[in-house]
Amino acid sequence: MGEENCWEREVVITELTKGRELMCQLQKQFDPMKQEVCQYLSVEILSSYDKALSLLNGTALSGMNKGKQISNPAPSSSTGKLESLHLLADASTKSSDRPCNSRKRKMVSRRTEYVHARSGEEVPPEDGYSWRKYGHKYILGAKHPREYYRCARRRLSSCTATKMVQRSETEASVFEVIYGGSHSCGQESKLQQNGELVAALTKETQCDEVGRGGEISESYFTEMVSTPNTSFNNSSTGIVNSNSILNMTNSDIMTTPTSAHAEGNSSAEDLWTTFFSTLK
DNA sequence: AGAATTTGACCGTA
DNA sequence: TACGGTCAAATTCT
Repeated sequence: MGEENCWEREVVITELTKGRELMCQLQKQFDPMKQEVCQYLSVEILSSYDKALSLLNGTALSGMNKGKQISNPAPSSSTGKLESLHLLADASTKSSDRPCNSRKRKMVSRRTEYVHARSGEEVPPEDGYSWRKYGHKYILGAKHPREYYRCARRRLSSCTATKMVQRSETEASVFEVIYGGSHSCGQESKLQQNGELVAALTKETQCDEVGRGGEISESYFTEMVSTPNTSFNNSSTGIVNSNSILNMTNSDIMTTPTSAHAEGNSSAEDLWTTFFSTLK
């Protein structure tokens, strides 16, 4: 457990560091002519924050509320993506003697995310993994059907990751995505991969530095942002993601005032410094 | 033809 | 016994 906390802490610090670097890049890129770059950076920043927050939530949960489901944060239109951790009852003690491929309802730890659909679209934003739909059901009392997905690499590597997607009752543009199991297939979220690319690039160009060295090629970002769905065709498995990655709108992701780039730079930096000093 | 999706049935849990 | 998660055959897509 302690080891796991240590690992989670490292991931949190990594994600927050990445978010900070990306925010610095965003400040530099903020220019009406560079909207796509800003959009891409915003998605990455939010992704980092979400991961960090979910880990923090999970840590808090394991410390004080283990075995109980914490209440979901209400879907908010002011956030592109809200996330909470659910640790449903650990049923390993109840049913460990059953065959793993039975139809028995699996009681694995679950994580719920609330995601905003791109305006006008009927699907939640891509999470970067390859999923295969295996079921679709109308749930009692729900207006919208629930869709069941499992990892597209399940056959190849016995990956147990699943997810259920259901449109929010209250906000049509919000989807509740419940993740179950974990990716044992080695598949890495494409969003995460993109983030790592950016992290690698930004490593060379520390955000405090000024000048050409601190800029990431705009054409590179444009390509990343505008890459069509098929670019995620997995050559080894032949799997093609059906949804678009990075398909959030500016209104979805630019949820915090961008005035920070104009007037709040120093206070934002101070905030980060304070935050990191508390973590380390 | 093979992959992906749909959909009705099955079955475990509450 | 109803509900909901999963299976698998049928259908559609590429």
